[in-house]
Amino acid sequence: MRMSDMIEEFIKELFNDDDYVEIQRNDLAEHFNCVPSQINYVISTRFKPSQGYYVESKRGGGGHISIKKINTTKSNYLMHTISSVGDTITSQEVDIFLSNFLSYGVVTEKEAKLIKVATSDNVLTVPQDIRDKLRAKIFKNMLINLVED
Amino acid sequence: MRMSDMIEEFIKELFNDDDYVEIQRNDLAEHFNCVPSQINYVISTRFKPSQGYYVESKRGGGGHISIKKINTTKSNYLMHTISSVGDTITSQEVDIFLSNFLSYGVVTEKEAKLIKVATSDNVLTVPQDIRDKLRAKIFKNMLINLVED
DNA sequence: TATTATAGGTCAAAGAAAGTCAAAGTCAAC
DNA sequence: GTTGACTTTGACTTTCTTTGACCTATAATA
Repeated sequence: MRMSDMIEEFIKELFNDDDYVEIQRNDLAEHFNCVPSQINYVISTRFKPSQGYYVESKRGGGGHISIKKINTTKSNYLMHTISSVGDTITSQEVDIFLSNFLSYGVVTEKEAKLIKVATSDNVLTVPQDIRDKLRAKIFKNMLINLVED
Repeated sequence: MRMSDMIEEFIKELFNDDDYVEIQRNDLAEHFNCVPSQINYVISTRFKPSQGYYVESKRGGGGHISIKKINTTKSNYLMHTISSVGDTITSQEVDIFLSNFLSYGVVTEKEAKLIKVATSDNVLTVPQDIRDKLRAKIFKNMLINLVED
């Protein structure tokens, strides 16, 4: 078995019901008798956002690498919404989406407000015929931004 | 846990409902068994204005360091920006604002991203002559939304 | 007023992690 | 056997923290 696979497995076991782990790069490298950068390799190939993980780190004394499992159902939900929205959308439809998002906890209230504002009729002062198109664009792009995080 | 983190935590506990504390640098250093300048390090990295603190000190006999929580100038800062933005704004100008907001900690990275997306040229596919106007509207309205909180 | 003791301030060096990148190695598929 | 994708390794870089020598300001006191 490849060393990378063992390290990957080891880290995944660390999660152990939790959705968050913190590791020390050098310690882990020592544990596996490999160079520290091997840990970076494992993380960058096995713990990518596209694989459902969010990674942060801090250097210097007491530094560490933290890995968080991201809520994939949330991302899926948003992705699903994005692909279900067509070329146009009304303000009322946006409202319905947002209230669903809120009740499913996939966006925060602040985020919902920001989206509502950026897509409201008051703000989108352009001719009717392009307004709903523009709104759909803004809406979908903002949602894409909330995915994976 | 890093010594700096412990000192930071200790100081934050000192606040205890209040918005003002006074510490003795040498005493605190002795308490944590570290060099006095360590205290300066903690203060300069963890109690910056951008993190909502205002620090003053006095040397000599009876000297001290006082730290005050400043009631986030965040809203003021945003309000000021809103009123300084005219009827139009370019995407580059928005970027500059956002990077300032981030460095002053008045918006989170997520919020900044949402604003950036909603005001980007890619998304605002309307004729040039109204684009910058629309962008200004969206930008200012989103900021208004971040005020008060 | 001049001196001394008592604070706190500054800055750079040393230390402690983690990050990057490219060269070298492995191995399966063709 | 060559190719190409994936892995391993290590030299070098960047970031954050700790430490200590030296500096400055204020108060107390002679």
